[in-house]
Amino acid sequence: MQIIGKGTWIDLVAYKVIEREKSLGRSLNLIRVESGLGASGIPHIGSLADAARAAAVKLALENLGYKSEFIAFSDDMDGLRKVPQGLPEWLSNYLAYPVSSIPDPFKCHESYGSHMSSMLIDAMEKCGIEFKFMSGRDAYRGGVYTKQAVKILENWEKIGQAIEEITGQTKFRNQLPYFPICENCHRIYLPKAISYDIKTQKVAYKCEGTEIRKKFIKGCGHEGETKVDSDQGKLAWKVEFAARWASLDIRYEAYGKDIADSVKVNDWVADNILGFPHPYHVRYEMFLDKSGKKISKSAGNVFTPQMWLRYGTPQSLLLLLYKRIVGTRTLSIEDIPNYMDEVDQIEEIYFSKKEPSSMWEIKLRGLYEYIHLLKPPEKPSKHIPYSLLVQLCAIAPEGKEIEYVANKLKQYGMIKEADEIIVQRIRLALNWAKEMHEVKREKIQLNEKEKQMIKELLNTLTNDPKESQQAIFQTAKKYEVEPKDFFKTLYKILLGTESGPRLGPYIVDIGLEKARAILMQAIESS
RNA sequence: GGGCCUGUAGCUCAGCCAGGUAGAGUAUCGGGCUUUUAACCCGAGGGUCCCGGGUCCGAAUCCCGGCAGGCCCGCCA
Repeated sequence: MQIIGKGTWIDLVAYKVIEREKSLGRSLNLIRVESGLGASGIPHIGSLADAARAAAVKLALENLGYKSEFIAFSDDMDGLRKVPQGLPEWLSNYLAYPVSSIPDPFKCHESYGSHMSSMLIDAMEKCGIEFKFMSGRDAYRGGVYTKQAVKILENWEKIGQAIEEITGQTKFRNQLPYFPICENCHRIYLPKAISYDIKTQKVAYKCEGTEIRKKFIKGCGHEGETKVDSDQGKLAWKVEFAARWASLDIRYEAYGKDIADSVKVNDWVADNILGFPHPYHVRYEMFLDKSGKKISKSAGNVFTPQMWLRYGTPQSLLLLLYKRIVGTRTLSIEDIPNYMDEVDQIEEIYFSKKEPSSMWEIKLRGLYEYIHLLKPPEKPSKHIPYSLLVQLCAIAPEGKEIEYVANKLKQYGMIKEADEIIVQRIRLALNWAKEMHEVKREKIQLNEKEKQMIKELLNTLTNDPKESQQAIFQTAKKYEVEPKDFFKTLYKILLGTESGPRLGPYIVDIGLEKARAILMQAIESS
């Protein structure tokens, strides 16, 4: 069998793009791919998926021998339609304002939209994804779309009819597919675009108001005109992609099923009005939140790339996004440890000397290269199960967690020295242990005998790990209690678990005084 | 009304998009290591791959028809 590129779905998509371009007879000198960056809310994993996958297709195209470019396009002309959960209430005063003209609630960027795009860009950069950034506002201001916008507005009646045929939406039968920004109240969507003057290239509008998310927002009543080559208005989504594709010569763009209808219309417009064969598409399913447990607290149910990167490596995140594109992905923060371990598994396969024996192995090796953006490391790293790291971090004495865990790993013979990669892994696991690994520390009821035993133990514990371990055994024997049970009691007090590390060394690790204090308190409070 | 996804071990799921011996984690049971554990290592049991048809030398995988659950769109963008 002929294997395409690295054998993954990404390569298959790239191959299909190329084949399609060949059959269209278009130039293959530069194959441009695009992804939109939402700028109206906090970017979630799905937003990153769109961008990261487009970036991967670009790499696949290059790998197959073609020049390619990936454009990350910020939709910052969109109006704010809803104040996202967790953001300040005053933003509701800016409903229907273009996100690029709303102040940044976090006060670190020039606008709300720019802040949101930056969060996604930050995630992309952390993953090592390269891209060329473009802003919608800049594109309109610079007249990038003018030629296409003019064609669209000249044909608005034909397009309105097509929109009705394709989607059933009749709105654009009596309204231009263009949203001016009201020069009086500075809001978008509210002004209704009434007519287009071919000679002056101006759109006449009246700020009537519109329904956004089931609520009618009243316009200011202003009547005015907007020039299409300005940034004082934008094309409606139903036609804007088409203008963008034709203007920027985009050959591939994926889309989520939520905007499937818009894409259908845009394809029609590109093909039939603009004379630009629409880009090749892949439709993907949404990412669904599974639990939202911890997530909801901080940022209102949004699962952001930044959250993932708090506990997992960029490679684990890219693995999630690149593993497959078909099917709904339900995802939960709880999946991170699995993906961390899976990266190690495929790394092993990648570095295995054996010839790959199946398509399956070829795919996994390819996948490994993609999660490193086709620049895989030269040597494998040490593989330590994430759960082990978490376990160790959970019991590590506060303040010296990293040394403690690194030392344990050395004792276990898993590493010789803790290098940068190991330390970084420990940091991630430590975040997990502290924030996700909930330890239910029940209040412990100690009986008189147990109290007596612990009191006695307090006097025999020393700074020597072996002696302390011995002391626990001797105390148990003296009181004719199974050592196992006594250990259990001590674990509950010290760690909130029924089991844990060898106690003698652990007591020395956390400090004899501190251990004594915790045990004392347990006696007193029960 | 239109479109899409999912259904695989007790549980959570991978494998399906490029057909080639049914997989992992977890739970259960047994063994090893550890001066109690945990962790780790070895092993075992556990399957109508939702149902029915079709294509094929060969189907969990591709096609058609059901059943069940879920998601998206329906005059916002």
